Amino acid sequence: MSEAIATIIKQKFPILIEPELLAEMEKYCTTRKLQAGTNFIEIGDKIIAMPLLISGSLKVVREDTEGNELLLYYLNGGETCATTLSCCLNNAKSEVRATVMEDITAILVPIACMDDWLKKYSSWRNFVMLSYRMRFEEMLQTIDSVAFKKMDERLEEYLKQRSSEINSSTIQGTHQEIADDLHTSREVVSRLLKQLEKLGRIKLSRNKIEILSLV
DNA sequence: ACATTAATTGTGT
DNA sequence: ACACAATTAATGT
Repeated sequence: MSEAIATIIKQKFPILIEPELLAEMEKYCTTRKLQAGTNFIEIGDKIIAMPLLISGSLKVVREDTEGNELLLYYLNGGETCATTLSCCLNNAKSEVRATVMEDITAILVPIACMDDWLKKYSSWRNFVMLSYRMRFEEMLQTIDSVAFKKMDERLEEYLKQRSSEINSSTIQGTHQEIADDLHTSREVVSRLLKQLEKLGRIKLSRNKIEILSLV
């Protein structure tokens, strides 16, 4: 039924190279599938494994005391969740919620393997560090954008980022969802999108935005 | 094919 | 931010 884990890893996480590592993954890791709309990780969950996302997408959010969601980032195939990684390394409970946006397949690395592999395999170390670094830099960008940019610029950045993440110029979803991600009102998003459409830079239709020429 | 309805999007205040 | 209009997609007949 299911393909060998090592084969999938080679395709989606080519950074992991030691044959011994792949053999151990084959032995200890499991695969997991979840369908859109379900929660992969809930706030407060005890982390027992670290997910390597093969396909599909996840939305990772934090929640404030009033229950408002704050978007941290989207996760796509070939990526892993840096926040969960950090939880794994100090045996903590999850700080975040991860909701499945598109049906996912993930490989689960048991938390018990983490320490061991960090010692034994340099490519695993590199992978972990790289995941951290990339996510950290992305978050710095987000902070910049929240602090210094107006909503129209933030929206453009958001669109660009989403499209490059999923490798497609078409973004699925409603204006309301975008507004939630950006913490603004749906009307503001609709109006700004309309402006961009008038400029010929995007094309709007229901539940769908096509990006034509964002710089 | 048509009518009905619900969800999404557009716009004026 | 709110209220309402217009449009679109989905569904039943």
